[in-house]
Amino acid sequence: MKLSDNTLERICKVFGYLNFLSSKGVGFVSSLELAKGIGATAYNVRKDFSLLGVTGYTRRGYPAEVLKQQLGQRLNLTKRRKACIVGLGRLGSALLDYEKFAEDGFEIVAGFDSSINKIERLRTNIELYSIDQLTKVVKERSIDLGIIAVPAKAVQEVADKLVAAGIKGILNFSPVKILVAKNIVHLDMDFTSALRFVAAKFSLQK
Amino acid sequence: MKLSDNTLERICKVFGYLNFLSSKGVGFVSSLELAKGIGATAYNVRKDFSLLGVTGYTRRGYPAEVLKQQLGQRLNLTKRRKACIVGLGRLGSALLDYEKFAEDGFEIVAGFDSSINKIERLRTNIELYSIDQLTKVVKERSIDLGIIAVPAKAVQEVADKLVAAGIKGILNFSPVKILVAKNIVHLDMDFTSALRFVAAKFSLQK
DNA sequence: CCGTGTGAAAACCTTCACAGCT
DNA sequence: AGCTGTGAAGGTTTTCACACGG
Repeated sequence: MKLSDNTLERICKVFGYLNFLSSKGVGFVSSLELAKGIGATAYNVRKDFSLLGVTGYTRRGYPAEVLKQQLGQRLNLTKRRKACIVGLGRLGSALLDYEKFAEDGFEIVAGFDSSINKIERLRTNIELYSIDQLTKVVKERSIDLGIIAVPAKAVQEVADKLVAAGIKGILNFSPVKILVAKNIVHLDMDFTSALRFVAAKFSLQK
Repeated sequence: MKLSDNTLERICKVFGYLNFLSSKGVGFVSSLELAKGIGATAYNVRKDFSLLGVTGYTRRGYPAEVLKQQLGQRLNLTKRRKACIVGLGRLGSALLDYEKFAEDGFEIVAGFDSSINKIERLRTNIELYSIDQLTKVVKERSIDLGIIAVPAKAVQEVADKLVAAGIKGILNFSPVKILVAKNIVHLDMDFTSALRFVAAKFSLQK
């Protein structure tokens, strides 16, 4: 099954929104409500579901719990995934105990940093290692996902190490784009570019 | 001038890449190099420039410094912008001293939190306030941009306060989508959705 | 009646091809 | 020769319209 990035992104958001609705005990939900919840159109949501072969009920919408399961199954989101964080500066250590990851089936199982001092100072129940041990730990613990939060100059080296260790996906929080083999999924989350985008957009829109 | 979000996003990335090239003292840069630097195609970059009326030189490419200025001018990125951060938990306080913002012309001038204790404990040279003072401070200091890093249940309330105080753009780091008037530019950066996207994508792509 | 499911139309974006310049 | 600039082609995504079903 081939889905566009846009579709995938929307479905991921819908999944998150369903987690939220779950906690409120919602029974059925319409494509329009979902669309509002994620910032898309109802057409869009229905078309996405249609591509995935997920169906609802006329006049009532989609049963929230069942929908969540179906989407989770289609996108392999039911399986728990192990992730690690590389770079334990301010941002990296904030991510270390970002509770939302766990609620969503992502388990941060390791943190890496080049500074031993930093590792020793941090109090957490996640195991911390020197970056020299990255390859070994990622392999041994079969970690799927790598989260990069190191300074710009170290980013590419870290990405290479992660890939060599067999990581499958990377979330890159640095402002530098990484170069990896095409089969390694990666997403760059550059805060500065994002702020720039917001600033540029509002100054153009008048 | 109306630019698509895709174009705008690419140009913002190019701008960031030019900052990087600047530090290396690069003279001319080709559309292909820029494309590689941001993860796009050369056609794409050239078309974007064409839409902006930015031109280069045959056989040599674009003069890096001039290009940066031209793009900055077109997107109003030369002007320094004031921003504030609402929510000073782990993430918010990491963002408080994220140096990259400053390097790019964004000045974090204030931080807000509902907990007075937290404010008193933080050591920083950015002024910190109780969230009750948000409206007043944002107005008085003419802050353009708001960065939201509060817990999910407070997000919408904070967004509403920011908008009421006259903010123009919002960068939302919470996992909850915010609802604001159409003329307020906002971008949601949901870490969990991003991780989910990466995980889903690699498990589909085989 | 009201919301889904989906083929078809429209809008949008990217890629291509090639003319033009140095 | 080598890289830009851009109209046109090609491809993809979104929107629309409407049949269908409870």
